[in-house]
Amino acid sequence: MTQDPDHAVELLWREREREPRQGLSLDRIVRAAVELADAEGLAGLSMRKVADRLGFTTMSLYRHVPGRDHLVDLMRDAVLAEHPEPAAGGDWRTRLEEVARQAWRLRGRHPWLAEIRGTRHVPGPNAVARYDEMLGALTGTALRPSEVIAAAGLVGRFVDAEALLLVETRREERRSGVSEEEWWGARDSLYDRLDRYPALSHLWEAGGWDHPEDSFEFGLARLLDGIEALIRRRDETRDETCRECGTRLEPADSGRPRVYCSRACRQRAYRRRQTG
Amino acid sequence: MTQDPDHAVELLWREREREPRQGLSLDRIVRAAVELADAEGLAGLSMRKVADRLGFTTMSLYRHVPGRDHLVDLMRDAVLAEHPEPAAGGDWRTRLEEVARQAWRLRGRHPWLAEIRGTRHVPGPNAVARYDEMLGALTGTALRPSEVIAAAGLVGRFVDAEALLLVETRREERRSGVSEEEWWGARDSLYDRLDRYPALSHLWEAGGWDHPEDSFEFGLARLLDGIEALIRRRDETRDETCRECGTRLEPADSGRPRVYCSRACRQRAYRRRQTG
DNA sequence: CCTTTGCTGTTTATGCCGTACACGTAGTAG
DNA sequence: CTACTACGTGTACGGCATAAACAGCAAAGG
Repeated sequence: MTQDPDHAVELLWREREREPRQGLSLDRIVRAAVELADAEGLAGLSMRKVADRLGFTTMSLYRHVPGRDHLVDLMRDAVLAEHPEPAAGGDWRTRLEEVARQAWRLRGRHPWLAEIRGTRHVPGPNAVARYDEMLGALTGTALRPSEVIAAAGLVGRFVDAEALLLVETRREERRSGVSEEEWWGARDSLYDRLDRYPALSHLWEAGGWDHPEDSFEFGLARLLDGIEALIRRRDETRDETCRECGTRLEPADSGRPRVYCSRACRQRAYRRRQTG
Repeated sequence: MTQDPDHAVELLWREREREPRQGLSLDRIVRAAVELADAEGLAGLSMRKVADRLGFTTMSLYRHVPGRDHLVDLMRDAVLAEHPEPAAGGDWRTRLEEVARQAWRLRGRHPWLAEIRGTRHVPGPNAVARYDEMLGALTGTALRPSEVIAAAGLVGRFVDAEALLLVETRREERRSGVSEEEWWGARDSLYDRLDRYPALSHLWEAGGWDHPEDSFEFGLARLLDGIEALIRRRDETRDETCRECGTRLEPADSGRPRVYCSRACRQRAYRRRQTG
């Protein structure tokens, strides 16, 4: 019974019901779970602890939530509702950067977001909204549709990976009372053996580890640069690809340059202009 | 007792001893654990199962290995010994790309590598060798030392993130017998609600999901492009930064252009030329 | 009115997990 | 021979998710 994605869809997209005066409810469970995960991370989130926090037995939760996995899905969509600032206008780069930074900040507040694993999480309305914002930042560009999607996924995964790194170090630091720097500084028995690695030694002597780059800032800048390079390349050949689906255009028979690859694409574009 | 990093260093960097004719040994345990993790993933790796596979009791393992975490460290360094092809010559980009692809292929053979979490894993000799290769690909460039390190980390984390994605989908597909495509294709109850997300709908109608990009290839290309852009920028200002530590140079008093920012840096460079 | 039905929370139990601890046993150095 | 060490074992504890049967209660139907 742990596997009913359609049930998950219903829970995620359900209308918010009013809370009962007493007793459990889905929203109360989700809120308690979010608090717990904020404090102890996703690994520290257990059905027992959530139930304890609410003053009920463990199994009582299962009357409202199909299981732990679904609970995490619900938690995700709950916190993804925060900060609904509408995306500002501007060129694609500033917009995409802003969306990435918002995702980053959100993971600062709820680090467990980056710890969620698995590829079959049904998105709720807020997850889709965030995704749409990211896609929206890139849709105006010369990128092909599949490239827009790939780029959004790339940036999203980057943010998660960096956030994961950060939360892991932070939690370990809090747990052990030893900072990352102190811990690695005490690994003399390791450093004694690193002489015969040339690049490592060179960088060490050059002070490469003295003032490390901010890995989120550095990575984000490289990523945006990389996407920009592709967009520039696509811009150069923009007139040779279908404006709707991005496939390469056959050379036009007549003198007039073609814009769409097929009647279907032209009509799709036209219809959208009417409705949107 | 589970926390003794120096003990981990000793185990990882120990000389390989000859195997006993019978009974357990560290290497036998590590090999069995690798086989198990290859088949069932890191989550499916348990001390019980490793012991069963070897025909011993669970607790016998603890005579040779401090605990599960250390075992994983040992497994990592064991498989990182595979493929010791020396890095080929060439420009930085082809070298870095090749290192990334080797890491990618290795994670194809041992998907659990990407599942390892935590930031305080002591590297063994092979882990350091792989890291040194990646750093080495970038040391010839105009990047500053800290940027070389950041770029290597970025590429490394990218490979891990993509590998993690892949292994998660694959495992889920095998476990459930339903392919990712089929599973998402069956989520009609979800798609019914996605009309009011403009970018998403647009891309959907434009066929963006029909022929998706290969996310590893796409991401790697963008990343390399992004790093290339930075290198080009640094190349332009190469003569204005210290050749040793990369900080900006004060304008020279005399007419002759400066090369190093300080006597210390000049001496470091000189000494390295003598020894290396 | 009483009874039936369904919702909610509880109790108990199963099968995983890592590993602490006390115990045997066999080989070896003194 | 003895004491010591290395190695393997058995038992036990506390943690986890969750299946299954059960109890109370409120609304619905007769």
